[in-house]
Amino acid sequence: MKPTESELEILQLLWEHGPMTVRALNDQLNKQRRVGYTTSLKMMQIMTEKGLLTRNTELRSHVYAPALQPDDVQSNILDHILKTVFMGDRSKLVLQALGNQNATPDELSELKALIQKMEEK
Amino acid sequence: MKPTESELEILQLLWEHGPMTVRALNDQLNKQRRVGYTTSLKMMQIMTEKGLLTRNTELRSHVYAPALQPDDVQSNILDHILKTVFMGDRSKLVLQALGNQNATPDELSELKALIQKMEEK
DNA sequence: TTGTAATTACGAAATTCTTCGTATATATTT
DNA sequence: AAATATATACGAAGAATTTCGTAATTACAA
Repeated sequence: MKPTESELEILQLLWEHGPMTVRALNDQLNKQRRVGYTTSLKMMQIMTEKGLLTRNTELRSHVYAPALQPDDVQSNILDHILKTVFMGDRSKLVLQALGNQNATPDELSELKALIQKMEEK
Repeated sequence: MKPTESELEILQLLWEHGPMTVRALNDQLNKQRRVGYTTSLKMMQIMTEKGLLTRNTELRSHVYAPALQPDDVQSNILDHILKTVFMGDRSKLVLQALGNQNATPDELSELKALIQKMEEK
């Protein structure tokens, strides 16, 4: 599933701070930009319908949690970007992501190790 | 500049095949999905207004070219993803990009070569 | 108990993005 | 020259996303 821009904003806050009520999330969101309470509410209701969030309705103030792990969403989005922005050129993507320079020796050896592992499969 | 999904489709074709008329681009686009001619025309006009494309109007059939290099757009989009999807964790992004199991052996050796080069600096 | 505050539900306005129809102009063909 | 084909311009419909107002409900406080 492909979350929209606003949906990502909400997912990110939930990933970072854990499950929250609409009130709490709206407060967080308003640290970044001005958003009405019912806007956040509606978004989270829609996201729940879409299966992006789950909610606990035992208490009067429902508590929402992400239905997906960051890894899954990240992976999907990267795959999409790879196709639509990098024409499938993964090395290009990685190179761009590394910023062409500021990778530490540690990061580099970590990457080498990872590639080693992948080659073994 | 944040190109939309459709705008990226067009940019990608122009990057790949070089400057084109609306007709030519629309033909290319229709290899991927069904799109009306005036739809492509309108998109390209809008993109020109936005500064995403330039066009040469000397001939009756205007010739459109990307106003931005792939690198610039790719870099912007990755930065955006980095913030909104990876919470600023660049190594996470790189690892995910590599960890998406569908990396081919060719890609892997290319990356190894890449890392080699970076280590030499 | 009565009024105030907080919450959910829901419809719909507002905005942005995508698609296309129609009008007009310019070239090409017969 | 007239008919046909191809181009741009432009408005606006259609679709997806985002925003919010209002009503109904439930808790809380005076």
